[in-house]
Amino acid sequence: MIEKNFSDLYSESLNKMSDLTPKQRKVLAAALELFSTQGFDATSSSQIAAKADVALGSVYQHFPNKHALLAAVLTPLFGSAFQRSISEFVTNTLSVHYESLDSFVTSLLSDRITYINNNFKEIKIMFGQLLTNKEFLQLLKDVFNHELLVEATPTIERLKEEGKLVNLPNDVIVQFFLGQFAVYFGKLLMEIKPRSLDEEITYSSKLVINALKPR
Amino acid sequence: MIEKNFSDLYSESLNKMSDLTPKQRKVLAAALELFSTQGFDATSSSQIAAKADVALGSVYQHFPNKHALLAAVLTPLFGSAFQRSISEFVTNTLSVHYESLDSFVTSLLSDRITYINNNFKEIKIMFGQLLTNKEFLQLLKDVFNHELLVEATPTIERLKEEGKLVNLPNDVIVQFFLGQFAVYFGKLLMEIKPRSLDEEITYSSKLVINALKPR
Amino acid sequence: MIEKNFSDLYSESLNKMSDLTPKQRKVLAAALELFSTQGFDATSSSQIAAKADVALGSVYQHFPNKHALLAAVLTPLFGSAFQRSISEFVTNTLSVHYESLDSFVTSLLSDRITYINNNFKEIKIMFGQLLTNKEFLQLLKDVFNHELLVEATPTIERLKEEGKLVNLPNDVIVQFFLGQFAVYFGKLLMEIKPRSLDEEITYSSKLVINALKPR
Amino acid sequence: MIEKNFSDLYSESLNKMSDLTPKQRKVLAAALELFSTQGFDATSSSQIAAKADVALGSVYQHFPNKHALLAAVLTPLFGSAFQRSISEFVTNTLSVHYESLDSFVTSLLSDRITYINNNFKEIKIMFGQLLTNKEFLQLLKDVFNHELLVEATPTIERLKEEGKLVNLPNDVIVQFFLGQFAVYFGKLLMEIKPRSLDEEITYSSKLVINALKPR
DNA sequence: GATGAATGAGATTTCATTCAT
DNA sequence: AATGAATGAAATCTCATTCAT
Repeated sequence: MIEKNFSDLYSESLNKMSDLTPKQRKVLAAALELFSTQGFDATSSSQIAAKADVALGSVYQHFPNKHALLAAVLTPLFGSAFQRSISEFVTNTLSVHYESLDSFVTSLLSDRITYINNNFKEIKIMFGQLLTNKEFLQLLKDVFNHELLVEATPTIERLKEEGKLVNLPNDVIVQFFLGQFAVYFGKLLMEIKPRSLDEEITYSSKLVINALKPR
Repeated sequence: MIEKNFSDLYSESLNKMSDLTPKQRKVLAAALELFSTQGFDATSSSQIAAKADVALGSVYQHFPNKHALLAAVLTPLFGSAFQRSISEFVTNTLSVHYESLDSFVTSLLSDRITYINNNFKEIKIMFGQLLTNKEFLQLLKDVFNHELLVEATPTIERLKEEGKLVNLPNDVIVQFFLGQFAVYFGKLLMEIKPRSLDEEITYSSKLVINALKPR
Repeated sequence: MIEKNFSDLYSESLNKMSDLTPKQRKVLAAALELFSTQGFDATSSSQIAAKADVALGSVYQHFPNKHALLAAVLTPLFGSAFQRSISEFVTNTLSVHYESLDSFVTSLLSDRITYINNNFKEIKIMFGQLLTNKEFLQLLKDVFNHELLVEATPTIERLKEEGKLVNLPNDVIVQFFLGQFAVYFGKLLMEIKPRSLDEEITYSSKLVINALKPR
Repeated sequence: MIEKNFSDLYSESLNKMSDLTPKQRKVLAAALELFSTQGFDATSSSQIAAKADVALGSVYQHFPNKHALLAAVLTPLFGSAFQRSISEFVTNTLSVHYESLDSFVTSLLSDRITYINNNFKEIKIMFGQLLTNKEFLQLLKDVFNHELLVEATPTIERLKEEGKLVNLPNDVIVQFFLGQFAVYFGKLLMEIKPRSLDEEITYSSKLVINALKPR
């Protein structure tokens, strides 16, 4: 359970991210590595200190407790990378007037699969939290409803009107995309990656385009 | 980390499952509930004892340690339900000579989505383990490679030959299905379930059939 | 710590020794074995039950608790074997009018070394108790003072008067003998037994006779 | 049973002995006292903490577990005092060219009886372990064979050649000495100490010299 | 800021003993 | 008498967190 809510911890940690000493950066890196391989609960402060090659007390110098460290580790996910990149993506990529469904799907999959690739450890940690932490769940639901769905709706609607997109409920379509990301995440998790990133995107695009193209 | 390998624990627990006392069943039920809501690491033996309304020592009467309890809790998943049901499914459902892609897809989705529905707690626990436990990972990889892929291949090949299935690598097709299950699991996890099970299956089927039908 | 004093436990157990079922005998044998190899504290009731191939509850059927079991195991030492055999020994062997020091020493060493040989496990257990249990200590002190010393004194005095025994304090002489037994016990404990029992006695006798013969 | 072998624990603890905090020294002192009076198994971590006037967790701060604490407590025995003092003794005392058997025996007994006197608690603890711990047994056997026997042999042989020592096997002679130490240890254990240390040595010397002097 | 010894609450596990069958 | 599930007190050990240096 988290005592202080995650959002508060998160904004506090954002502020602190700027003035981190080299030791603190090593602590963060160690925490990221250990949380992602062992899980948050199974990782002890002393393990983090050892991996960071730092005294135990130093772990608590900038981060008041383990949950603050978790928040800091997930900051790139929710801060710079996740939320920001989503709205960036929505404006830069999603909102561009795609002529064809093909280019829309391919650029979307390409963008997100790259994102998953670059933030795999953080996503893994977040998933672990998602399973048991109601607050995280709500956070993600909000992102899904208010960011993803809302921002994606205009493009989806337009493509539907132009007859370029199958006529299914918007949330079904969005979730269908999420399913592709889940597949890719699952493959990274299972350490099955026989194909190149390009091939992954190509195959996935083919299936998605096929699925979404009206007959 | 797990000291004894899970497979051993699992087969031991299978034997014990048959002759469990009522108290031990209560322990198992409590563990299932708590592991699924709080996570394995975050659940203490005394919480389990309290929830099961049993003395602390009784938790350890039939299960030598917490990991054995985890194994016992996941027994229905790997035992009767998971592996058995998969091969049952493969023989009963998958291997039947489907005339059309439609019936193939619909019955498969219907079957697995029902399964996810009925075993949600267990799957959630297992998913949590999957993130940090190499052994579980290997277990699932084996199931994927030896059970799913191998058993599904003949049907997929036949449908391809008959021109009823898009010509993509078999593993890509299988993973595409898994993506649909991931979507459904994610919706349960997020507690988003605005539609009926039938509607879910209908929408999902439409997308999958569209995706897999050759043009 | 022992709640009830050992002497009481011991006399109670003596009574029970007569009407033991076969299972109880197996329990006693298992306890003897385990206490002597692992120590009393390090041996659990369930280990005893397992070794005796008996249900856990059966361990407590005749022996109200672990200490009673200890008392029962040591009964042959204090009961039939130890105290009785000592006074037997004293009357039969020690009190006989030995003509020479030689025959006195040899028969005494022979008798006691055989006794140590036959009761090694029990003696080992008793030693373990001796180190930490004041009551045992007192028991042995009493045996030493009242049995050994008192009973041995007449013979020792007589041999001294006859000029066959060195003129040292009686307790020093008795303790000197005990040192020989300690050596033999130590050799059994260390699992050094390159020589036959006869050789052991012969060498020991030579040294002792030499030591005790007046010059 | 000991998981890690004692020798490793011992060398690890030797390193740690140098930089111990005052609290840790109190822990060691408390452990020594309690192990020697109650036995290792019968002493709990919390008893040690209480006696050392230290928090329970502090017991485990420098000693990972109870066995490491046992090793640390016995360090003076095997380290500075035991092994070192034995070879010191052998070079300083034993190897000196004794003219007479008398001076040889007296200095040897005097040296070792003083040693037993000064390290009684530690020896008592070690003896307790000896009864049930194979590793300790081996350790002592090695000391007996490689240190004692080997180092004592030249002096014994010389005294034999010079006709100053009875012609019995070397190991028998060494063991005979050990028997005297056993007597003295036993007297300390039994809390029988009516005589002064000097008297003890005198009486013991008389017997030993008598025993070993050729006729 | 960095350190690491100290703390004590709490987690896991063990085990002697009881008791209903 | 025999069984073994159940109990709960207590043991060992862990670990987040504090704080003096």
